[in-house]
This record gives sequence, C-alpha cells and structure tokens, in this order.
Amino acid sequence: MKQKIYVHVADDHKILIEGIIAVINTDEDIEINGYSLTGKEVTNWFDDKNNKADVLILDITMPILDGFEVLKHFNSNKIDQKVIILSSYDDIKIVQEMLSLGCKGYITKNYAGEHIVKAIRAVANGEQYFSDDIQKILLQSLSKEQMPEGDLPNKFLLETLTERELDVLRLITKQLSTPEIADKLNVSASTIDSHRKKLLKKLKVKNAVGLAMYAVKNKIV
Amino acid sequence: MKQKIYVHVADDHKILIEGIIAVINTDEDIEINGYSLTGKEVTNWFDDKNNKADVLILDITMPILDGFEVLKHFNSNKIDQKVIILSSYDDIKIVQEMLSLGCKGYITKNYAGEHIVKAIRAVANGEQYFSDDIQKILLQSLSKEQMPEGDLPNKFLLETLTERELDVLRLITKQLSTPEIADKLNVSASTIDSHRKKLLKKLKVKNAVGLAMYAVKNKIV
DNA sequence: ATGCTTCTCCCCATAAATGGGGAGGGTAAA
DNA sequence: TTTACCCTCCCCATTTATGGGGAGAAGCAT
Repeated sequence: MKQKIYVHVADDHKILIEGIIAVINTDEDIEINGYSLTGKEVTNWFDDKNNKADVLILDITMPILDGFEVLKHFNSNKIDQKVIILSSYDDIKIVQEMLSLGCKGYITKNYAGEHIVKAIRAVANGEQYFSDDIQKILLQSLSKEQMPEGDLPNKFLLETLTERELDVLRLITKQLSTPEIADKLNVSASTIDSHRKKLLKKLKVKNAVGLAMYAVKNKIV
Repeated sequence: MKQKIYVHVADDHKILIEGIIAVINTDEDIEINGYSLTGKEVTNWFDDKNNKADVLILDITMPILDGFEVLKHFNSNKIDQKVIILSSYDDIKIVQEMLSLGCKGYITKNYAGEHIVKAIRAVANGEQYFSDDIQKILLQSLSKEQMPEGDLPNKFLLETLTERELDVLRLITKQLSTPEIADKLNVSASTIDSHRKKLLKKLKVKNAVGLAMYAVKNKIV
C-alpha cells in the first residue's frame, strides 16, 4: 500500500465537505484528517505545527477570512502548503490571482466529483492540476497577451478606449443605432461606424451585444 | 421499518449532491432515487408520470432553468410536489418568493449537514421545515410587517418568456448570430428570427443590445 | 520636423438584424 | 370541440451591422 495522503478541507458549507469526504473515502490511501468552516479556522489549524496535511482543499468564499487571505497568510508566515482551490468561480482574474498566491491546483465545483481525487494525487505528487474548464480559460488568457502582474486585464483594456469610443459605447448600451448615435453626437454615421469597428477590435468581441456585455462587466453603465 | 421516503436532489454542483447522498445514506428509510444538474432536468424528470419522489431538494441557481422557474413549471402544470429549497441565499425576498411559489421547506447550505434529514422527514410528513437562520429572518420580516410588494418587478416579465425564448436569449448574450443560434439549436434561422421578434416585443426593447441588457439585469446570465 | 494618435469621413462589399405578414402542427386547457 | 399558446418555417422588404481598405485635419510629443 502506498503512503497515505492526508487532506484538510475548508468550505463554509458543511454539506459540501461531507460530499468530498464521501467521494474520497472510497480511496484507502487518502484520508481527511481535518476540516474548517471558516478561513480563520484554516489558518489556526495550520499555525499549529502539530497539524499537518499534504493537501489543503480550499474554498474561496468563506466567513472571517476568505481563500485569498488564507493564502496570503501562508505566504507571509512561510507556511509551504500545497493548496487546491475548489470554487464556483471560473473567472480568469481570480484564477490568475490564486496562481500568483501559490495555489497548486484549481477545480470548479462542477468538476469536483470526478476530478477531486485525481487533483489530490497530482498535487500531493508535486504536480499541478486544473479542471477542464479552468485549463481552457487559462489557455485562452495565454493566447491573448498576458497582463503585467497585479493588473486587472479589463481595467487595462478600458484604458485603451478613447473618450469618443466610450461615448459611442455608452450610447450603444442605450440601444441606439449607428444613425441615431451619429445624430446625437453631430457627426456622420461613417464616423460612428469607424468607432464601432475600433471597439470590436479592441475589446475582442463579435458584435454589439459583446460590447454591451463588456460595458456591463466593467461598470461603464 | 417505516415506509421509505424517496428523494430527488437537484443542484448544479455534483459534489454537493454526493454530499447529500452521503449524509442521507446513513438512514435506511430515506433513498435518493434520482438527481438533476439543471432545472430542465428536474422538470423533465417530474413531467414523466412514471417518476415520482416524496421530496424534491432544489437548489436555486442552476443552468437553463433556475429554482424559481422550476416551481413555476410545477404550478402551471399542476404538479403537486413537496419541495425543500437548499440554497446559499438567506435573502428574505427570495425566501418569501419561494414560499409563495409553494415550497414546503427552506434550508441554507450552512445548515444542510445537520438539518437535511430532519427537513426531509418533516416535509414528507406534510409539515414545513426551515433552518434556524431562515426561521430567524422570517420572524424578523413578520415583526417589521413589510409587504413583498414590488419586490421582484422584472421576475414577472421573466415569466412571460417561454423556455425556447430563454434559450435564444442566452445564446444572444453569448454573441451568437441568428444562423449560429439556429445551428446550435438545430432549427432553421427563420425560427430564431421569430423568437427574436417575439423577445423584442415582449421585453419592449429596440435591439439585441436591449435583450442583452435585460438578461443581465434579470440575472439570466 | 517627424512620427503618433485621435477624430473625422468615405469607398467597397457582404452578413445580419429588424418589421410585417402568414401558416401548419403540436399540446393542453376550457 | 373550440380556443389558445408554443414552436416551427416561410414570404416580403428595409435598415443596420460588420469587415476591409484608405485618407485628411488636428493635436501632441520627442
């Protein structure tokens, strides 16, 4: 029998912890030797040098301390802990932030059932592990040009929009057509067309709906 | 031995379903005889008269159809199903909305582990059941004597959208064009055109951008 | 002065969206 | 059975949107 892998689970929903335990208990060489319902419990547990786990499965949204703060605590206290993020979020910004904070794996709750055991084995073995959807968005982010660290990618894109482009974008979200926008801004429709083309290229979206969704996400409206 | 209670579980996170199964399996007289990962699966399951469950445990945030829409489907199709809402939300408006839609129990995911078995027994027995935190906010709302008037204004409009229209609306927000949507749904582009026209009329918006903005406001996406 | 960007406007063309009408098949309720 | 709604598909037509190119005027910075 292989050496046992000890796992600590942290999630504010106990039912989810019980689900993970149920899935993992089918494997004899993995054992849950502790769990936490808040981020504070996690840091307390690992601050005690008697407590150890090969892998920590960590939720992001938790009371008192969230997943980000737990990882920051580990970093500032030189606690070298292998962490798998288990979250509902599949936002590239969050994933990148977590990676920069040192997590070794990231799986979304949609994939947890099938992949969690694989993830634990991989990370315990010193490898990384990401669920399929996370792999996908990570690859997408790579192909698009990486942002300088700590910078929010969308903030950056937003800066590249000129004032006039922002004017047009705002009016688009108000459901105005090109001729209507041209009229409102007292320029030719051709000009608005140019701005629209520029917006589509800059924001890498397909159509006006994409522009609107971008505007909403970035709170331009 | 008592008569067995059959339970259907619906949640978009399979790991949570596995947790519930793990907790419930300790009781011999309760059995999970089905589960769903989307609201659509739930309605399909219960539309089949061969499928029955004494209790349905229902999450609110699910793909395709959310918990609200599942209950509305039950009501408009005269399906008398005992439902326990299992959600992270502890918003009084949401709880009241769910009660008015006929749910028999409401427990938050924080309390799921300890209370879910009790809740199932109570509801299967014709009683109501609410977890402690939900009981608390329900009592508060009574003492404040607040009315749920004008609470969810747009949710009403949402009701008027058919499932097919919602399908189309969701794909529009993903920046798909009419031909692309037609391809994805395996129907003719003319059909999608019809749905788009209907959507524009029903939601009283000018164009696809208006549809997208509506979808965002009403958290369809 | 020479680039650089922005804003403006135009040409070309095709694809897509909007707006009106109708129509058949299905299901379900009254 | 009749009524109503939903989903499907088509006709007509016009307006908008997308995608490529170029180009001049103004401002600004090195």
